[in-house]
Amino acid sequence: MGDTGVNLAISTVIFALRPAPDGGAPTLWIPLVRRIRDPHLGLWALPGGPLLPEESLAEAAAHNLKSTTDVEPRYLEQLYAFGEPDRSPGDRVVSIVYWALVHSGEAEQLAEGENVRWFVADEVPRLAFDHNTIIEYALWRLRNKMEYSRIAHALLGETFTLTQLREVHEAVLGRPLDPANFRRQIESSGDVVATDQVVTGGRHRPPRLFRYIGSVDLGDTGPLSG
Amino acid sequence: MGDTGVNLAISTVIFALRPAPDGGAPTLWIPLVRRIRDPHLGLWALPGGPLLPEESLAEAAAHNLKSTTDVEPRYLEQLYAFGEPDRSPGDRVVSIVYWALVHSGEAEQLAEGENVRWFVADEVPRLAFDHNTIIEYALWRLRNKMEYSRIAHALLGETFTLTQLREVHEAVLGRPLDPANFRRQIESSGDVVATDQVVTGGRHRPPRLFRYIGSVDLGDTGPLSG
DNA sequence: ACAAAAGTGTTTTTCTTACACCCATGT
DNA sequence: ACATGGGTGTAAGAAAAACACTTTTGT
Repeated sequence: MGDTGVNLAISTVIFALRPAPDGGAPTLWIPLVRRIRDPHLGLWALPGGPLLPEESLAEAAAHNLKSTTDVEPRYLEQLYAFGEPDRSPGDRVVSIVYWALVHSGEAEQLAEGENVRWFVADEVPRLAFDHNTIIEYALWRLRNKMEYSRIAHALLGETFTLTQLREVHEAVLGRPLDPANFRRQIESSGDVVATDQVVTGGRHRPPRLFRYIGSVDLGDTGPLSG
Repeated sequence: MGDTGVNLAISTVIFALRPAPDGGAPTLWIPLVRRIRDPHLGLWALPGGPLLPEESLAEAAAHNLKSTTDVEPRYLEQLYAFGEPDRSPGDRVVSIVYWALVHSGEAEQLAEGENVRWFVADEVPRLAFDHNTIIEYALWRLRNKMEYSRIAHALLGETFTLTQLREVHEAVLGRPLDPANFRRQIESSGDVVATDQVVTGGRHRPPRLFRYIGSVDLGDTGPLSG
């Protein structure tokens, strides 16, 4: 038992918001790690690792995310199980892939080096295995989910202005949104509540800070614990 | 290599449309198989099996679906990977679960017996493992997907009347739909085209037959082959 | 005073829903 | 003729989009 000739691995696509390369508007970034063994030695790849016997799939994703890139996820959701027979040369690997959102703050903690580096989400180089496909799919899922759920929260701090929230949506969706209509949609959703604080310092009317209502859940638990 | 102490299995939730138990309107049914070994000997469970080294995940799902219940899927999509450490007593099993739609005709071919039986989708008994949770999630996904994709097709024959198509939607969603508005939505979607045939025999105006436009793809290939 | 972003109001358009009504067939 | 479901028309209501306008700050 236990040996079916198939290896099981867990990988994670991690998203964070950081300034664009030219210092401009916030953009989506992804950390990748360099392969230090064959196959695909030297190529960039998604962080990942094995599934330990005592941990759940989501725990495994959180662990290896922490150990390889040292960030804590604010949101974590299963993406897909990839298992084409030829996706890893000379070996049979089924990868259960998660995707995660981390805080802008966390994103800074990740020490870049020879073997870990941030990439703009839709400008990644050729990656090991089928990881380009996986990232494309994760991006599609993120953009989709952004339109009907409150995950944008996970990319921001505890409080935020509605302009910041809109910029997150714009960065993820890749298109500008009408500030007036966006404001109304968010306010009427009831997901968000105004604090009594404003942000001064900008050379214009100080924007109000908002916070999300309800529990700050770690992520989509999927079919479990409905 | 290959032995991580974790077993990998593939299971499938199969949906078909059949008359309600009282002979009434079409309803969703699911075939289940009886456990013939421990754990959970004697309980009903989802059909499933191991992943063979040469086959893809979807192929594995299609194979064991064919071998255990002898039906061919018209639609096949990955549902979720279930991997809680305690979901199988005394063993560590990760199940990659697919869901499938089969033709009403196919559904008849399945010979029921001591070890295979059809159940009304939302009236299944207590099942082995976490299979009740899995079926609930599959139902949720099916109902969701029905609202924005053309999967209803897979439960019908090549041609169909708009009333038949509406009845599929009603059976899956569990609520009545306005025939007039449903017709307009479908017709304006462009997914469907009228044939030059009508169905005679009913004691009323003969309804026109329609057919889906475009390729009758086997299913959602997921992230692959965008 | 002026620029710039925050925030409000109003109109237009588009999609959904409800429901009245006519059509074609078998009995 | 009439019952029955097929099929069309239309108007009310809700939601989304477009855009003009007012407010409050820093310089």
